[in-house]
Amino acid sequence: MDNQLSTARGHFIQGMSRISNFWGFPRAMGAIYGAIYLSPEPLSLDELVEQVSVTKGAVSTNVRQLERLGMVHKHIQLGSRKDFYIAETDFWKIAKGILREREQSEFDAALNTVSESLDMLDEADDPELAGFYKERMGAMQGFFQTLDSVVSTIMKLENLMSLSALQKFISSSDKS
Amino acid sequence: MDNQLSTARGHFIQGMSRISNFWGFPRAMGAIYGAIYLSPEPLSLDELVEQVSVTKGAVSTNVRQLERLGMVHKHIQLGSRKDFYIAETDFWKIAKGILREREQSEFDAALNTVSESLDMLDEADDPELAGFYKERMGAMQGFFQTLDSVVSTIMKLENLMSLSALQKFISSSDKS
DNA sequence: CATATTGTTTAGTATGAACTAAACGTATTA
DNA sequence: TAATACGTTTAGTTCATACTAAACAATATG
Repeated sequence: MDNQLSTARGHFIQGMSRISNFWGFPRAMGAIYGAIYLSPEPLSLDELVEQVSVTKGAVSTNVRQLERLGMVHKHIQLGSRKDFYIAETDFWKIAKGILREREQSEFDAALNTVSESLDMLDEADDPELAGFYKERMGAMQGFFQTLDSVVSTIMKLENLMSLSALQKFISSSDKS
Repeated sequence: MDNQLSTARGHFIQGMSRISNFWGFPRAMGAIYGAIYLSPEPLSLDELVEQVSVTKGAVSTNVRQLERLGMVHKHIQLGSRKDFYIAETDFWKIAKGILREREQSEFDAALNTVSESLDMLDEADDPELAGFYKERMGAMQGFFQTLDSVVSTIMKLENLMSLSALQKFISSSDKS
C-alpha cells in the first residue's frame, strides 16, 4: 500500500486506540475499530490480526465486544466461512449504544446505592445527624436523577440535525 | 455513633467508591469524598485516615486530587495547623471541573490525532483510497467537533434551573 | 536544641485487566 | 476419515496503577 496512506492510517489507528483506552475500553478495541472503520472492504479476523498486530484471541474477544456495542457489524460473505466486519459509521448511534450498554447498568447501581443508604436512615437515634445525612444524600440522589433524565432525553434525539437545534437553544438561553 | 447512621454512611461511602472507580478515578478517592461529603464538620487528614481505612499517604494524594478537581476545599482552622476539608456540594460545578480538567486535555489530543491523520493524506499516490480515508476521518472529526461544542456549551449553563428548561426543549423537539 | 506534629514523597507490593500462546471445538473439504 | 480452516476458550504473563509502610521535610513547641 501507499506509504503516505499507511502512515496516516497507522496514526489514526493509534489515536483510536488511545481514545478507547481513555473511555475505559481496551486499547486494542479502539485500534480494531479504527482498522475496520478505515477499510473500504469488510475485514476478516485474520486481516485484523495482521493490521493491528494483536493475536487472534484478542481480536476475537474485542471484535465481539465491538459488536455488542453496535460499533461494528458482522458481514457474512457468501462462499466464505470467514466472518467479516464492517464499521458502524453513525457515531450518534454508537454513543447511544455505549450509553445504553454500559452507563445505564453501572449508573443505576450507583443510584440504587444512594437510595438504599437513604432508606437506612429511617429509624435513627440521632435526629439531627440523620437529618443532615438525609439532606446530603437526597441532594446527590436528585442530581443523579436529573443527570439520568437529561442524558436519556438527549439520547432520544434521532440525529445530529436535532443537535444543532439544541445548540442554538443553549446559546440563546445562556445569560452568562 | 449511632449504629443505624454509621451503617448507612458506610453503604454510601462504598457506593461513592464504586462510582469513582467507574469514572476512572481511584476507589479511595470516591470514598474520601463520600466521607467529607457526609461530615457536618470539616475533616482533618487523620480523621479521614480513620474513617476510610486508608493510609495517610494515600489520603494525602487523593485529597489533593480532589482539591484539584474542585470537589473539596481546604478549610484552615485558626489555631490548628492541620488541614481540614469540606465538600463542594454543587455537583454541577463539580462536573464542570472534571470536564475541564480531564476530558478537555485528553479529548483535545484525540481531536488533534484525527486532524493530523487527515493532514497526512495530502499528497498520496492512490487518490481513490485517499478520498475514502478523507471522507471517513473527516466524518469522525466532524463528530468530535460537534460533541465538543455541545458539551462545552452545556457546561456554560450556570445552574440546574437552566437544565430543566433544556429538558423541556428536548422533549418538545423529540419527534420519535 | 530536642521533640512532636503535621503533610509529602518514595520504594516496594498487590491487584486487576489485557494481552499472548496454545489448546480446543466445530465445521468443511479432500 | 484425515486434514484443514475457522473462531473461541483457557492458562499463564505482562503491565499499569493504587495502595502500604516508612522515610522524609517542614514547622511548631517544650
